[in-house]
Amino acid sequence: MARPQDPRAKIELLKAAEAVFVEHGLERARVEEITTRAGRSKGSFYLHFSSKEEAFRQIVETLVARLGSFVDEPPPPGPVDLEVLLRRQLERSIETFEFLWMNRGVVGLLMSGGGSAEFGYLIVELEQQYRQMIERWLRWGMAQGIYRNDMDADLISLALAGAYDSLARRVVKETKRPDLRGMLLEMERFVAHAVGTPEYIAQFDSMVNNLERKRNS
Amino acid sequence: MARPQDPRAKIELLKAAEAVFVEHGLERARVEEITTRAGRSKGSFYLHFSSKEEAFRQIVETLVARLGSFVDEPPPPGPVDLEVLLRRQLERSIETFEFLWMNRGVVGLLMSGGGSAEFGYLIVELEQQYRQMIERWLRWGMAQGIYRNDMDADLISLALAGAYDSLARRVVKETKRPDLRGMLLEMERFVAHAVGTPEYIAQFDSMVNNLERKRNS
DNA sequence: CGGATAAATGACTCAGCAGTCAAGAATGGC
DNA sequence: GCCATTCTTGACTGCTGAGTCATTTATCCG
Repeated sequence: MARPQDPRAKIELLKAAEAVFVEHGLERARVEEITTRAGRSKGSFYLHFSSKEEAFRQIVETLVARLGSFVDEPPPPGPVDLEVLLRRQLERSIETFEFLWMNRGVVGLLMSGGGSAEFGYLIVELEQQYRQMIERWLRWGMAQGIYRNDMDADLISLALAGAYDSLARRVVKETKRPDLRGMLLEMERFVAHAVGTPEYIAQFDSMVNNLERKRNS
Repeated sequence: MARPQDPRAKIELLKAAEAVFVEHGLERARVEEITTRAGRSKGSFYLHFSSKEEAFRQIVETLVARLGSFVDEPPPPGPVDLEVLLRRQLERSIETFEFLWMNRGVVGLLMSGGGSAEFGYLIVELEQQYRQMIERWLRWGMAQGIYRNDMDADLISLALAGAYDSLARRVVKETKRPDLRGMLLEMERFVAHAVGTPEYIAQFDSMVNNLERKRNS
């Protein structure tokens, strides 16, 4: 063997590719611009990816897979400490949005369809995953008696998923890191009122007070 | 003058263009496919549009303008008949979704970003318009004392707009016309619980009962 | 009917760009 | 130092498809 390949090559190409894809979208992105930005020749691109689309797929699939790992299932039915649960949910949603924020370039691209119809299914499936997770939480809360029982869980889960979706869209367009915790706490409040029984809503408010008291000490 | 131009030409081209754009998106759509479907020559396209993009713009701008006409402002502050208002809002939202349904091809295309970044701003602006309308309704309801006063109107309007947005996305993908009235009534219920005071929620439920009683007679 | 005028056609031009590959550069082993 | 080997390069090929325009076709009018 001779001339070992530059180990930074692929990483640098992926980084440059991400930037160019975010800037122009998949179709308009030119391979030559990617390689130029990575300080390499055009041919080097094809040493690591069989096509422009494959590079895109690698970037996007990695991201989507990691986003999928943020779904959080409801506990089995039965008595639970709601305050612990609320804190966990809030933290989990903050983590998720922090991740979205850190990857706002590609996420924004995907959310605005920059990845051509060929890859649109990835977001659609992801959104569906989140919607289904929300639906399971709803059914869980209805069974627990803390959520209203007269809801169409399918439709309401769609509405809630859409609410978070639009928040994600906004966050991802921001130039300065927004107050994610503040936003997401307000969203929890919104959800609690939208789907909770009057008793749960009262409990929710006191739990939030507790949470904030502990936090400020 | 001689040889008057075929008056159906432009209309047929637009119809064909719409179909091809919906099928492939703006970038992947081929002018020749459009003209073939319209049963005309490639050159005829350029007698009516200066470019592929212009045809797309005509289709999309018309649609977006008409969608913009569905925004409905809250009344001036003061006493109102909430039941009349509720009925009006429900009917207006049904009209809107009926329109989305009828134009589901292009709407779906736009919502999934098929119109390239160049035209994405049209949807973004439209969504913003709807969000702002919702925000004005929220502030109106808060001033009227029928909505909770502890809400971040900006954030909650974003959430509600997102909820309707995701419903629109679903409707537009459907193959059979869904029960729009049923869905939208459930959405009204969702909104009432999410943002209403306990008193308003109670009133809302009785108004809905009235509405449904009258409807079934 | 036949000349004038304007619409319609589709073969052609040309630019852009993905992907290739022969030539050249770098490295390891001896 | 020199050869074998593998990596790297970028000029080149080929294709796709937008937009053009000389030619053909249809209509009007005297």
